[in-house]
Amino acid sequence: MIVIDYKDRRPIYEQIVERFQELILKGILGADTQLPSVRNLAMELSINPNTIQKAYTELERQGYTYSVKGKGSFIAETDILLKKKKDEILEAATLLVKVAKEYGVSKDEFINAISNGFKEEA
Amino acid sequence: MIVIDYKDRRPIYEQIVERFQELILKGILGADTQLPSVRNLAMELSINPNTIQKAYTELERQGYTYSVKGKGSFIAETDILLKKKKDEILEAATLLVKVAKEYGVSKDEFINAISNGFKEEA
Amino acid sequence: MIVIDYKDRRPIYEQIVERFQELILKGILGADTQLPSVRNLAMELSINPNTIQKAYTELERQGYTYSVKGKGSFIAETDILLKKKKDEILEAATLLVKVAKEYGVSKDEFINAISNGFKEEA
Amino acid sequence: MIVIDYKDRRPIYEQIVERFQELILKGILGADTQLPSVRNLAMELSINPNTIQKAYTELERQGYTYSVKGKGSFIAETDILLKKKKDEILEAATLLVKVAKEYGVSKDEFINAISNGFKEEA
DNA sequence: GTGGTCTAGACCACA
DNA sequence: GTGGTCTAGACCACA
Repeated sequence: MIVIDYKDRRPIYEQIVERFQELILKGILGADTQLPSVRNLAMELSINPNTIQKAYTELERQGYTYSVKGKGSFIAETDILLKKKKDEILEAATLLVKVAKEYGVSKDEFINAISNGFKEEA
Repeated sequence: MIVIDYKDRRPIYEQIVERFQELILKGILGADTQLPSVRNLAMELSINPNTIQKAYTELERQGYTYSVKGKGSFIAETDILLKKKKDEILEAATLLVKVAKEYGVSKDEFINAISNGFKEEA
Repeated sequence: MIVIDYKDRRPIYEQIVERFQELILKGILGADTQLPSVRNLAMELSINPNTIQKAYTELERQGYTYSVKGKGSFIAETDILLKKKKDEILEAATLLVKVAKEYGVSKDEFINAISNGFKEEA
Repeated sequence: MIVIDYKDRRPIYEQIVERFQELILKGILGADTQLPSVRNLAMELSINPNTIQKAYTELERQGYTYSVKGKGSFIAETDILLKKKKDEILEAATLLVKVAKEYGVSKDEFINAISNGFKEEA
C-alpha cells in the first residue's frame, strides 16, 4: 500500500504523508480505520520508526488522522479535507492559467490540452 | 531586476535561476546580452558569489545562457526554450486534469476556474 | 453518563476522572452513592479495566470518592470540593487577567468578552 | 533568555516554542532578528540539536519565524500573531466564564477576582 | 503494545 | 556554518 521511492528527491516522511492523504481522500481508508502502528510500518518498510512517527505527526496536524495514546492512530473524517483538496486543485489551475498567459500560451492551446484529459469522462 | 525573497522557502540560487528564465523567455533580456558578472551581481544582491555561480551554472546547463571564457555569460537563443516552456505548461495542465479527475473535480468546475483566468483576453 | 471521546487528545482515564468530578460537583451523584464497579464500567465502555482503575485511584486521591474494601467506591462529601473548585476557577481568572495584561489586552476588551457570558444571568 | 524547567511536565521542545513565542509577541525579539543557530542553542542549553530543531520547525509552522537554508532562522512579522494571541486570551476568558457559571460562581465573585488584577492599571 | 519525546550522531543541500 | 532529514536506540505515559 505504501511504497517508498528512493530516487524521489522528496524526503521519505513526506512521501508517506502524501501516500496516506491519497488513500484517505480517495476513500480507500475509511474513517476510524486504524493505521499500521509506527513500529510495524517501520519494520515493513525497513525504515526508522522516527521517520514514520514524523509522518504520522504531520498527518495528525493536518487533520487527516487522530491518535489515541496507547491505542494507535486512526483515520479522521475526511469531508472537509476533500473539499480543501479540490479547492487547492482549482487554485492550482487558476495559477497555471495565469502563467500560461504570461508565456503566450493561447486559450485554445490550453483548452485543447485539458479536454484530452477529460475526454474519457463522457 | 533581480529581487531575493528571503521568506521564500526555495533556495536563493533557484530564485535567481527562475528570475533569469523569466526575463529571458519574456524577451526582456535579448539573445547575446551579457549577464552581470558573478562578482558584481553577488555584490549588488549582498549574496555569496558561490550562490550566483551555482545559479549561472544551472542556467547554462538548461541552455538559457552560454559562457565565453574570460568574457562572461551571455543569453542564448530563446526560440526553442520558449517552445519547451510552453510544452511544460501544457504538460502541467494535463497532469492537473488527471489529478482533478482522481479527486472527483468535475469538468465543469475545472473549466469554470480556468475560464475566469482567460476572460480578460477577449 | 460517561462518554469517551477518542478524538479528544487527553488520555481516557483523565476524561473519566473529569466526567465524574463534574457529576459529583454538580450534585448529580450525591454523597455515598456507589460508583459502578471497575469491571462493570470497563465492560460498559469497552475499555481496559486498568484504565478505569487508574481513574478511580485518581478520584480517591483527590478526595472525590472513598473506597471500602470488598464493597466498592463511593462518592465523598462534596462541600469542600466545590469550594475548592470555585477557588480554582477564580485563580484561573486571576492568572488569565495577568497574561491578558502582559499581551496588551485592555480592561475594556476583557470585561466585554466576559460580560457577554454572564448576560443571560440577569 | 531561554530556561528549561526539567520539573515542568511539558516536553522540552514545547517549552522552547512557548518561550520564543513570548519573546516575539512581547517585542523583545523584533522582526528579522536572527535566532541562535540550532547547534549553538543546543550547546548552550545542553540539549540535543534534534530537540531544538523540533522547536524551530514548530515555530516556523506557526508563522513565528522563517528559515533560510544555509543562513539561519529569523523572526517573522508579528502583527497578525499578536492579534491571534489576544483573541485566544479573550476566548479563554469566555470559556472560563461559562465554566464558572456551571459551578455556581456568581458574577460578583468573578468580577471581583478579575478587577484586582487590573487594579494597578488605573 | 501504542504513540510521543529525547539523545547521539551522521549526512545532505545551501550559502 | 546553517537548517533539514534520517538512523539507531532508549525511556515514558497510557491502554
